[in-house]
Amino acid sequence: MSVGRETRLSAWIERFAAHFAEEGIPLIGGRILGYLLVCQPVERTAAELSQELEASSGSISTNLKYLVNVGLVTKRTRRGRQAAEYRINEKAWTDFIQRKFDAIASVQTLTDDGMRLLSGDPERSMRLRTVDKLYGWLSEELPALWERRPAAPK
Amino acid sequence: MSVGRETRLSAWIERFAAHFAEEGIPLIGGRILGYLLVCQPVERTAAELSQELEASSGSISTNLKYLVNVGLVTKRTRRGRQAAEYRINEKAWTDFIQRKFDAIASVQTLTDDGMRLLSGDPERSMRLRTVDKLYGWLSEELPALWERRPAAPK
DNA sequence: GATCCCTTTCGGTCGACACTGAAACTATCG
DNA sequence: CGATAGTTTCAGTGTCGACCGAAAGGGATC
Repeated sequence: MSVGRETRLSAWIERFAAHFAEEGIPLIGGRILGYLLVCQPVERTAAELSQELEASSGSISTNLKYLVNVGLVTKRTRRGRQAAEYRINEKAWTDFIQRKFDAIASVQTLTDDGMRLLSGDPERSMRLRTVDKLYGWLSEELPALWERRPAAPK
Repeated sequence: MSVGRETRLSAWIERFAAHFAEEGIPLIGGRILGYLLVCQPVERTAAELSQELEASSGSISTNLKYLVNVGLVTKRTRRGRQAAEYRINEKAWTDFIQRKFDAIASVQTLTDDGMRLLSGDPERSMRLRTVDKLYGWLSEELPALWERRPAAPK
């Protein structure tokens, strides 16, 4: 007997969360992301997420705040509804990746400063130069690559 | 009265270590990296690093092991010398970055699996599709970009 | 204004991990 | 085969952060 689609989806959500946990996103935050990517209907309240993901209301609140803050999740309040509704903001995923690229490219300022401190000592700055060159190249190419990214569909 | 070059270099090392601490590398590991990038002479023993960075021998040992393991530092032993000498392996920095790229591209397999689970339900898979497309593009472009990376000198 | 429902805040617990320093281990030299 | 110099292992400590659940906070309806 085969397992149902929903069961497999929740296993998928767990894998999804595990991946982002390695990148420093709290497990529950990752679960929220994965869940909001595939749930039907697309909008959920904090209470529903708490029940569905078996996490405390506090954890859900903290993580939603974080996710809304970085833009990956959107909060919507409606008149006549006490509960706010949350949904994935899949278009913000590009910003999420861009921040990663920026983090990589930002090392270049660091290596650059180091090179300045060692100026006039070519012998000693050889090692740093190799690293600086690499990051210099990256901080040229990554933004250029990013320009060519495909437009998100409406 | 201006501060000496060595003083400014140790401040730089601290900034360097702080950056990589945000990426999950232990502070002492980052200090070792920064220090080995600019020290003169280029090779140091564990004992010297311990003294210079004011870290316990245990921490130095653990972190050197880790850094040697990921290839960023090279260990050299010599006959007639009881102390091993460590030096930066600046050429391995490319692998270090490539691992980051691989981590990003690997999400594509995840989103892909998710898409398969939702196959036959285009309505529901819309959100995931947007993310999947983005990672699909990245896992095409990042390796291609990497091919064009400048060769390390010597 | 009172009640209800949902969300956020907050104190507390738990586990993970960086770090330390001493003890065990290894290799070199006399 | 000591003696010595250096490195690694390991148990213990402290810190940090994720998570929980209860209490406080804030709207909405009556």
